[in-house]
Order: sequence, then C-alpha cells, then structure tokens
Amino acid sequence: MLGKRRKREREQRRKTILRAARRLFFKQGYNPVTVSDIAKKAELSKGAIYLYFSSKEEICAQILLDDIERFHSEVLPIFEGGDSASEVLIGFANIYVDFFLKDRELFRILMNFMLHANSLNLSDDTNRRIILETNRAISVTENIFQYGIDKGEFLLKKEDVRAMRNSLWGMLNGIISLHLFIGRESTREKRIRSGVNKCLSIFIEGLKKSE
Amino acid sequence: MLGKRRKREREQRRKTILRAARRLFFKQGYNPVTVSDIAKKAELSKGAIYLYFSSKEEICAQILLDDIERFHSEVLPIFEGGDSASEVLIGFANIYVDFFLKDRELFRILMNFMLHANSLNLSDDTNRRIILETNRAISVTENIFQYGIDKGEFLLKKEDVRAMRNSLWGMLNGIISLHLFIGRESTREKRIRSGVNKCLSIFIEGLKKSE
DNA sequence: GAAGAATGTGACCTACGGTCATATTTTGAC
DNA sequence: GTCAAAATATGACCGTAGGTCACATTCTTC
Repeated sequence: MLGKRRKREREQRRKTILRAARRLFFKQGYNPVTVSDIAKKAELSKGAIYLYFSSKEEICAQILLDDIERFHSEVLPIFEGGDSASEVLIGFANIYVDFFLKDRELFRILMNFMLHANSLNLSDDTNRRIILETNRAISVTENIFQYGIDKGEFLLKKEDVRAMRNSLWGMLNGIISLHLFIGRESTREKRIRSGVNKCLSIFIEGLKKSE
Repeated sequence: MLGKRRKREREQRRKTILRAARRLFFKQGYNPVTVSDIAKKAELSKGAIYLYFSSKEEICAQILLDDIERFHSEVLPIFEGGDSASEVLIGFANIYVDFFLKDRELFRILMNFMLHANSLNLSDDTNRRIILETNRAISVTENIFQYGIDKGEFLLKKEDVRAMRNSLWGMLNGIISLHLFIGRESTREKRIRSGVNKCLSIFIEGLKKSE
C-alpha cells in the first residue's frame, strides 16, 4: 500500500513525464518523438516510463484529454453573459480557434487520434474519459443550438438539432485544418480567423432564416 | 532503353501492385498493412516493390491521387445541367459523400495523408500531382460560389469567396469524419447524409440572405 | 536492520520500412 | 545463335522504435 507522500510523489512523476512529452509532441508531432526522447527529457529510463503509462499512445491520449478538459472549462461561461445565440456561437468558435492557434500542433495530433480512435489500445480509464469528453463536446454545440431556439432566434426544428450537431465542429475543424495545411505560414492565423468568421456569419444567417 | 511491350508490361506490374495495395489499405487501413503484405498479394518479393515505388507512402499517395482524379472527373459535369447554384452545391456535396461512403476507409487514409502532408517524402512527380489536385479541389468550390454570384443567387461579395472557399470542404469533411467515428455503424450512412443535407440547406439560406 | 514493496535501469525482443549483393531473365548488336 | 549489358527479381540483412524483463536500487514497515 502506498503512503500519502509516496502517492503524491508518484503523481508528481507522472506529471513530469506528461509535461516532457507534451513539449516534445507539440514541437515535433507525434511520430517523430520516441519514448526514449520522452524518458530522456523527463530524466528517467525508458523502462520507467512504462511504470506510469502503458504505451506511447496512452501518454498522448492523456495529454489531449487534459487539454480538452481545459477547453471545456473555458467554454462553460459562454452562456452566462446573456448574449444572443449568434454571439454565443461566435464566442464559442473563437475560443475554439484560439485554442488551436496557441498550440498549433495540438490540432494535428488530436485529429490524428480521432482518425485512429477505434484502433488505439488505451486503458479503460482513458477510454472512459474519451467517452465523457466526447459527450460534453457534442452537448456544447447542441446546447448552443437549443439556446438559439429557446430565445426564438434560430428558426430551427428541434429534430434538426441532432442531425446537424456535428456540422459546427465539422465546419470549424475543416476550416482550421485546410488553412493550416494548405496556406502560407505567414497568413495562416489571419486566414483561419476570417474564414471561420465569414463562414459562421453566413451559417447564422441561414439559422435565422431556416424554414 | 525500354521497348514498347516492356514499357507496357512494367506499367501493368505497377498497376497490379497498386490494385493489391488498394485492396489491403482500404480493408485494413494504412498502418496495419506492411509492404511485405502488398508484395505477397501482388505475387512479388518485397524488394521488387521498391523497383516500382520509392516508399510505402508513395504507393498510398498514388492510390489516393488516382481516386481524387476520378472524383474530379465525376464532379466536372455538375455545372452543365443549367441547375440553380443551390442545386449544384447540393449535387457536389452528394457526389462527395457518395465517394467516401463507397470506400469508407478512403476517407480516413486521405485525412491521415493531409495531416502529415508536410512530413511526407514523396517523389517530385507525386508532389506535382498533389499540388495540381489541391488547386483543382479549391477551384471547384470557388467556382460553385462564383456560379451562384453570377446567377445572382448568392448574395456574396467577391472578396468573401476566397475567405470561405475552404468552409465547404471543411463542413463536409467535418460532418463525415465525426459521424464516421462517433456514431453507431448501423445508422452511419443515414446520419451522414441527413447531417450534410440539413447543414448545407442552412448554409445556402445564409448565402441567399448574406449581407 | 531485515523482508518485501515500489521504483528504476538498460540490454534485449520483435516488427517493419527500406537496402543491397546476388541471381535470373530479357534485349539487342554482331 | 552468342553474349554482354540492362532490366527485373529475390530475400537476407540493417536500423529504428515500441515494448518487455531480469536485475539493481531505494523506500517502507515492523
């Protein structure tokens, strides 16, 4: 049985490893970083890493989950300002864009994980967190649409909310990803922001007019 | 110097390899398929594969490019029916969705390639084709918006076309990817189609109303 | 201070993308 | 038909990276 201090120190080590891995992943991307690199940066041997995490994927998944949880805590307050649904929608999108522009590699790594989600071998605890955060993500966009309906601002049928709840994520992800990998570095941030804003404003117009 | 028959036979072998690889990739995904698997399926040794392609990535890239070229040739006729811009837009989206629903793994592999596009080591010829097809993809969506403007159907400013040309790809990709990896298998196709259609109809309303 | 639990190490295992010396087949000039 | 050069094919081999394990060290507890 672990004592309290021991437990705390173990948790500390775990965080040290995550911090080291995070810096490496977000600088170089997932594949180029080796477990030995992470071990070296965390001042441990390779074997020790596997005392704290079951695989490289597991390390990356936990980093992403921490970030997503942080994102959701940032998003929570957007309903509290009494803003119009359109403003809430745009506010949400901007938090999302800011989030990825701060750590640009995060986006690529997250997408990569989503693409391979069903072939990853993660611990039960991590899988539980993934399901939880996925549901929170879905409910955020659903709530925004619902908020707009309740305010009488979006002329949307309730049954449509479900059909299009992914459209918002899709739109944002798509615009970010395409600008991120096609455009020139120098104009990237500006283009992503203007693309998202323009596209969203058109979408909102549609929501207000929707049959 | 290669004779004509020799050249034809070489091309034949190349295609045999591509066909074998295609079947494997689209059944199992990119990573699980090894070059030896491809060689075995094509009834060749591993070394022989490298007489025709410089890397595993190169093989996959050429398969994807062939598919994308095929997609563009399918898209070309959508402007010729004299349809309204809205109909063209919806027609385009449906071709896109059909394309991925036919070979579902294609989508995952393509996204994967896009995410790693800047760290792939491909031949000059392949890179040239990638640039060409990327430009064609961009111009397709731009042309649809422009068509709508010319017809007086979309109340869009010309300078906005550029800012939002990726939004359409983004919306479609996002909806497909999220439904593909989150939803239940049994309802997937239906959900993707209804999500795309609902979302697009709202977007089109916005385009018609756009300030 | 001794037994046992927890932590740490790095040589080692396996799998895979890619290379290369070598072998076989085809081609074309004579 | 002969033969050298070119093209094609093979599979043992290499380097690398994720993951394991026997062994060493440190800490806890009685």
